[in-house]
Amino acid sequence: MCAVSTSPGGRSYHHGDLRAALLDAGLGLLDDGEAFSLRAVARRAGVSPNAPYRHYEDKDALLSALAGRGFDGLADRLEASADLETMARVYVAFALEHPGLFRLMYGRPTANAAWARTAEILASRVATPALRVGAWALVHGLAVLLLDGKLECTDPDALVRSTVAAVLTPAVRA
Amino acid sequence: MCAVSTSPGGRSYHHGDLRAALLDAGLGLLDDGEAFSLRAVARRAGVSPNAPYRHYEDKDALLSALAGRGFDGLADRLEASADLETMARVYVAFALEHPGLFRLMYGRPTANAAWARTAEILASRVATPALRVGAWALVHGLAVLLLDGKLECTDPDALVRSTVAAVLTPAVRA
DNA sequence: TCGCGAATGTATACACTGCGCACATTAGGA
DNA sequence: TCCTAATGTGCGCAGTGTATACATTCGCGA
Repeated sequence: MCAVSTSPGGRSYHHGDLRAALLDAGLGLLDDGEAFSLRAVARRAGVSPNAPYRHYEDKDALLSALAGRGFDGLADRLEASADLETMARVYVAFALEHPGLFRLMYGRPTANAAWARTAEILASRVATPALRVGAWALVHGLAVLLLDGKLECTDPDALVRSTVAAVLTPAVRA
Repeated sequence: MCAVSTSPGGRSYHHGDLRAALLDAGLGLLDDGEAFSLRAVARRAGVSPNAPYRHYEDKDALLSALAGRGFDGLADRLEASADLETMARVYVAFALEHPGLFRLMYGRPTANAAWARTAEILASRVATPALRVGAWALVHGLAVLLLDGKLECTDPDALVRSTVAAVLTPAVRA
């Protein structure tokens, strides 16, 4: 009782911007490799287990929002890349920096705007359709295999460079 | 009471070969796209929720066994493939036929024998290390992107062929 | 044939999850 | 100032993984 409503320091009944806080908390869980549960997200945000439902229909909706945010971040980085090799390195680096998020992004049937933007950027840098698919598959495959620990590798960045040089560059030139 | 123990028709207290039945049930769940839970596996095998623990340490152990079986099947098919293009098509076809199993196989930190065999077969068909990684990443990327619905595609097999032709063939020749 | 120990399944129980429903608290406009 | 909608909380249910105690049955030696 007597919780000060307008005070900035003390926790008041209403959070203020729980929607954003939930996204941050969710991202935190993913990046820390902890088990992702709605309750854990709520705990991180310092709120009751059911509070998230005021902002997201269900767990899946929160996950989709997180995936969207992830694609946005990835698209930003890709857009700032000068050439194909840089894009490849940035793509893989993103995956390795945010394994949980990256897996989430691709592990669900999403058709949101951020995803479309990412695909568009990827497509805009390669001429022919077959090469488009090939370049993307190559880089995505590298990222996924590295994430899953299927490639013994001490220097992922170097691996990306050499693979791109061995496979992608000759193909583009052909 | 009075359950006939040796009768083949009537269910007896002991299952007979629950270990194998659990694998089959698990594979069935994965292939049918149903939610995978130990209890669901037990239900499919017509056995109590905790019976599986007599044969597998925990859920993870069952999943690992299933993944191992999956890699065995994949390795068999790859081994029977004559050339690189065929291997690529077989790899992707396997993934599309058994989405749940394929995701399981790669979605866990496994180091079992079946996996090693698969990797060896993959490696044995390509000369240089960079090409090895590249070929595998390309094909794996195709499989994963197709599974995740990130490639609009009516004929996956044709997509694999054209991508291999556009990317892999020039690289091998170079 | 008997009987006993080991193997195998079952029953019960607990903590945790996603989520539906009723309720409490609060903010902001009339 | 009061009323209403927005936002959080509490409680409850079904389903999950798993530990523990118990029941049933098989196989083997006497």
